[in-house]
Amino acid sequence: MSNSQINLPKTAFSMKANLPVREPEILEYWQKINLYKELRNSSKGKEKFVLHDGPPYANGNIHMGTALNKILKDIIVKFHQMDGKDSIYVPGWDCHGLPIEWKIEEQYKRNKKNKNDVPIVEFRKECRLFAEKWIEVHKVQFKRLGVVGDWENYYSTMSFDAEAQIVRELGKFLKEGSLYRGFKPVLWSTVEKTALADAEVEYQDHKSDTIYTSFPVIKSNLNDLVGSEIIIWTTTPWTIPANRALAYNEALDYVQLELNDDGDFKNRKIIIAEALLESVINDCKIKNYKKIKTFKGKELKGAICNHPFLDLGYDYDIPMLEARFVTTEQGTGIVHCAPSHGPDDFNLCLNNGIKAIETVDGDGKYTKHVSLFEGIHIFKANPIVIEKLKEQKKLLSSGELMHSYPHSWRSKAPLVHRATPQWFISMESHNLRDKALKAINDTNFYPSKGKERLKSMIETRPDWCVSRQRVWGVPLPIFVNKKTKEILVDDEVNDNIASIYEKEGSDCWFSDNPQRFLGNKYKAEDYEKLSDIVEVWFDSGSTHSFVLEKRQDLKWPASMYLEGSDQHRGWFHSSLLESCGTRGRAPFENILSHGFVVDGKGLKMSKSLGNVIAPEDILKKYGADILRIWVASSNYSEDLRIDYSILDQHAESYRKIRNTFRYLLGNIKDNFVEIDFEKVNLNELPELEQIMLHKLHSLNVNFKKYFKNYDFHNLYKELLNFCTVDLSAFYFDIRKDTLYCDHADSKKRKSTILLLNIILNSLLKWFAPILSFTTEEIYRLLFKNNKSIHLEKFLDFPNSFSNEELNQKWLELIKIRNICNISIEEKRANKEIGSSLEADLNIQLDKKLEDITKNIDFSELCITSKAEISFKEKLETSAKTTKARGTKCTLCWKIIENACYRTHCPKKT
RNA sequence: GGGCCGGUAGCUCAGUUGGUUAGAGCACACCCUUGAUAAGGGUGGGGUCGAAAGUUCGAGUCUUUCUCGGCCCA
Repeated sequence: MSNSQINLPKTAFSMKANLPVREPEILEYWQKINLYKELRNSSKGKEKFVLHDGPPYANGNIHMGTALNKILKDIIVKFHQMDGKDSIYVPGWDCHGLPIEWKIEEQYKRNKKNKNDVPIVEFRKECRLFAEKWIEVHKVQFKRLGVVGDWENYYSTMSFDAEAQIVRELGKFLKEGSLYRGFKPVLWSTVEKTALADAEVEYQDHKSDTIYTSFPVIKSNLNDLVGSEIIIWTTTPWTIPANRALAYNEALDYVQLELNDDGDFKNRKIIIAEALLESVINDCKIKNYKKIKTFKGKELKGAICNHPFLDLGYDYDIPMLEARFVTTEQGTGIVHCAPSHGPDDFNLCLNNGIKAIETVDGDGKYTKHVSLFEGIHIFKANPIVIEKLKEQKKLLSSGELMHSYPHSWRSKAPLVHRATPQWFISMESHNLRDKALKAINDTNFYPSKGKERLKSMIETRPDWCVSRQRVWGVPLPIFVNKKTKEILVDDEVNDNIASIYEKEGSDCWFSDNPQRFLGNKYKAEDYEKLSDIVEVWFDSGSTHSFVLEKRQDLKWPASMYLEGSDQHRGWFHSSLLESCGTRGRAPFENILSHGFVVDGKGLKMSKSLGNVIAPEDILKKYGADILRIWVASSNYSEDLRIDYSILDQHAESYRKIRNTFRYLLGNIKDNFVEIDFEKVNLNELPELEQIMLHKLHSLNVNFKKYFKNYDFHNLYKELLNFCTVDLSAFYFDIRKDTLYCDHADSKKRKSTILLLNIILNSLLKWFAPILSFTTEEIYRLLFKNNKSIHLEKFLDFPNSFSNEELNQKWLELIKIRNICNISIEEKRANKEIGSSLEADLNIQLDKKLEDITKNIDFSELCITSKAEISFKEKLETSAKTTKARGTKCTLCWKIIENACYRTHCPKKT
């Protein structure tokens, strides 16, 4: 019997996907038709959905995290587009900053070139070229993922208009008065007279002077402590004159001792951590002492001490502050804090209202703020400090220590933490903190836990330091009056600087005569021009102003910001502060944050573990659609696991989906007919088709619900289950008989074809945002005149498709079907039958089920040759299978005793 | 070290305000099919819900401690 008499599926849609080859062809096609432009034209005037791109740093190849981020953005943008919006995505890049500067310096190092011999402007040009190069690389890599956006008109933080706008934004803070000059310790080389970044620091052994010195307690909740002395240990005696506080840890136990050795400390009481008692005793060579009492660290709360140099004029209070960074590794368990000379000290003091001041100048000499020591170089000060402490009878012990200490990689000189002039945006002066907290409340967070995370950071963060002592960035547009030390605040000057940058970029700040920026109103010789640059978080925090606000095609605020959860402290944070400071509200309506990509075991990817997977490897082996499935199917609110076995499984699912499409296409012979849902006459359809319409309708309800919550992993799972459970193993399997064997004119077959068209259309659209390439491949096969699946909208299913009563009935029928399958399987295991078509079913049902099974052919439902039902009262459903009697119809393969019912069946003739 | 978040079958995920024997798909095993064929169908096995203790008539779900992992901070 030839197959010519039956209708077998036929399609040009191949089973093998070959995505690594096919996808680049589709990319070329999108390029050719200019898909982005087509999208914009097709949705002109529609409500806008603007997903504002958090700019990746233009440096190095993309990794899994970046790929995840971009694909997730693309999926969301495509969903909104197909949902009927004008959904716009403009990619951008973050370009300024130390990592690029450092890369260029590395090149210099390799070529034995000295950075200091190169003019700043020249150096900055190299940084710019470097960033430009990586933007181009990223562009290709992002496009390959299937991400659709305005790649031709991307934004960057180093474009001239961006640099100009950043100046204008700073001008707003300057004018308002919330931008102020303060001091903050940075790693400083007194030889090069410059700040150093962490990356420029080399750790080498260094011999330091060490001292144990004492701070008399003058106030304490524990009365017994007053009159005792807090002992601290330090390797930088020269910072003692800058001491403003002492730090303790409330979790530690402390001990009060009375010393009885002869000498300065005879009969004096000291306080140290109990855990360090032995080490202090040894170090200070204490022989006779008495333990008076021990107490908890929290008892030190609120205590006040005197400075050891009290009698030399250091007559301010030294508060004791609680700090977690205090440990029992070394020292005494109480740490001396000089806010001008250590980051921990600085932060702790800042949080307690003690600001850093300029205690040491750029050359390393004490300033006038340090009485007794003004003009002395800090590296020569240790012996003097030790001498004075001894003189004041505050020196318990002194010595030397070899330890690892930071040095400049260039000059090899030892470094110090030195409070330098910095520019801050106040969190309080103009209620920035309150504004930001309110803005957080007005924002939706996906997942919701992001809200608390951002909120708690804003609640506790100190003022925002926006200055950096580097060269690759937007120069801080500030002039300070040489005589009055007042900051020049004048819109005209600020506008002038901005418009100059707009035309030629900000390099000129470093090369041109300052008079050019000041205009005619002020004299350059009266002002000091700052040489700091703006910290890069201010750059990226301002993107909303030069992208969303400036571009006609976008809108402000953005509909959504979407980044990794680390950006709660990064871009979400800086954008929020910048925008609240300048515009009083957040630049976003929604925030979506995703977790980090980890390996199959949940460990972070690292070279040393050898568990790194690059997007490039996945694209080569599987293709972008598989990677997109991985994104869609993973729960982004937690960390996302990936390894090759996980990808293999998604590739399997992809095959299932692809074959579902292939079955649909094959049976309609690649001839798609658009069905007008309103005109479908439900009553004329068999119940099986009606129930499938109901399933489509209810799936669409869930689809919309999931999409609304950006709950893609459940959405994808539901789509996949529909393909496997409802289509492949149910509808398709049952309807094979009709599709292959019924006459083309038969009503039943036509109904099936109608359904296949509807299902195909539905699946294409549901899957399009995720399987961007595969759905396009199918779309182009079906439509010669339409341009792209991505220009389509989601379908609307009429409520008439929904039929809950029928659904309930069919849930029962499927239960019966499952019982039949078990019965068939028993006979199959016995080798009595093979194919289900060899089975004859005898189904016994409770009488209550008579109604719902009245018009049901169980031989069709269970794909057997015969099925009979009998009813009894109070009966549990059961089925008995026997081997069907008769001969196999050569056409429909059913085993039938008399003749096949099909009119064209050869047995009939 | 601190703050926050998380740990349910081999994998990706469900699991409502505490309430029957913890579910789905995939993977796996076995069988069938050879008219979706490097496809398709059926059946089945598989879980101390990270660990322990507690609250409760009852805990995957609430509390505490521990452990492992991630992010941020130090």
